[in-house]
Amino acid sequence: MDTPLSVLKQCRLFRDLPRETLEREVLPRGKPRDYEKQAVLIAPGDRVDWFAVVLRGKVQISQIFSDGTSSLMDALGPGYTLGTDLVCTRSRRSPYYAVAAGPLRILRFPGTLLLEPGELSGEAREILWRNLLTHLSHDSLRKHYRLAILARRGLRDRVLVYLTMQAERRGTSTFRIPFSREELAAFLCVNRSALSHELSRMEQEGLIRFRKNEFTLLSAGRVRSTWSSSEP
Amino acid sequence: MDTPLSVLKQCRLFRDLPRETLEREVLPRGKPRDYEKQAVLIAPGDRVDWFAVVLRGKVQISQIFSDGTSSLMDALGPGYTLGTDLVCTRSRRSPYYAVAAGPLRILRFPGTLLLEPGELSGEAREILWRNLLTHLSHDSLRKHYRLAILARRGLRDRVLVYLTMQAERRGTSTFRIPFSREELAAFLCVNRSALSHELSRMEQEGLIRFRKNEFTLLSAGRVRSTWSSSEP
DNA sequence: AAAAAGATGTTGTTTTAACAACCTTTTTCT
DNA sequence: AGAAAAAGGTTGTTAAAACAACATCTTTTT
Repeated sequence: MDTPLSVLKQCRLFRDLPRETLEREVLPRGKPRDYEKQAVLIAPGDRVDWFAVVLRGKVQISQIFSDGTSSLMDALGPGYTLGTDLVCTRSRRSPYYAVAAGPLRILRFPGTLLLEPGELSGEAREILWRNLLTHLSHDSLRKHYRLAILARRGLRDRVLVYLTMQAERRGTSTFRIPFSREELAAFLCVNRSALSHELSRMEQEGLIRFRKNEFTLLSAGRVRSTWSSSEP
Repeated sequence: MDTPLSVLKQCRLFRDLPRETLEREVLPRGKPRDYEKQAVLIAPGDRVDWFAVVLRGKVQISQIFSDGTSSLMDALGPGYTLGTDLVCTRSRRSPYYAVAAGPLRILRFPGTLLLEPGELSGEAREILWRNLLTHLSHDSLRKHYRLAILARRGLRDRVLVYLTMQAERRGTSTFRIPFSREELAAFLCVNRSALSHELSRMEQEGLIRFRKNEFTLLSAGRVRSTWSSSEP
């Protein structure tokens, strides 16, 4: 079920495009590319004139600082798009790294497909245009959510905001998160062992339950309702 | 020099639109609105189907948490636009507050002006479309920068990243920041007095100089070059 | 100009989370 | 299956930042 076409149909960016357009005007312009674990797709300073859809594997967006520390900004699985933000800024250099988290396969398109309206037939263009808008603004909201997490001072608060967010997103209070402990720590910008410690304490206090990366939120009452989403 | 038209011409969203279009098709659709200090323009949960350009004053974007603490996300001065991200997500509820930081005047447009392509004549539509794309992606990058700040663990690091960023943006090592100490502390998500303390120490160590909100960066050598921008 | 309000800087104390070191469990590889 | 490696949890120590309380300087108001 993970043929390029089926992934594209799932993909927010190409949503509502008639299958015909997808097959005839979009797919042919995408070049599949494979990367090994740790391969660098985008480095800070790069000018990026392409975007891509993840077909298989995972891409990590991260920031690396002068002192060698780094921070995980995002993780993009199959169906997610990569580089659309950079293409749309036009000749702005990337502030981040994009690295393959493991064996990776993407479908890579020329940036002009988004920017040059002449490239697609009239109606498809309108649809793609709208999709791109919602896509970018959703991306912006995702960042807003992450900001809301990092804005919290306490470690426990960060964890709680994150888990609540996830629970709301999925619609269940039991869910698996897409991060290992180390990755979660990087995402929340906290120390890994401190995170483990805090999680244990929260379990003891009856706030949450967890095994590996499956979490259950037990604080039934106090769910905040500003979070909600429907990513692919 | 701050007539509505002159502000619109400065505004990234309407850049490159012929003055004629601006005067005949855009301006008439904008309704001026005035707000008093502390007035709430957008509250969390609101559905927003309009956007606006700030004509005079300042709008603060902030997040308020269940425990009463809040965090300043952004500050929008004259020429900045407000609500475009929310309009483009379409019927997604706002996750943030937008509050007048003082006496405020904005020009408010219906959201359809962005979303319904029929509303403008052909060429103007293309231009507006491109502007909107770059606008949204720049917004996304702005958030990315803020994330890069909050991802830093130490207080000094945050200050340094912020100041370096500003210096790069303006192109000088001496510049005024748009925040009071308290606002800056809120923006960096740190304690105000701790911030003051750190700033003093940094001045003693010869890293920076400052008076009120005019800062000079003295660490000549090590400027990172991933930051750059050109907001209005 | 005096008074009040507001913003900024200073100091000492307390809380918090980073860090290091180590142990246990799970996964991967041959 | 057994060894090796990776991931996750635990503990105590240390460093950093929050916090509170106060002092000083600025701006606004009357």
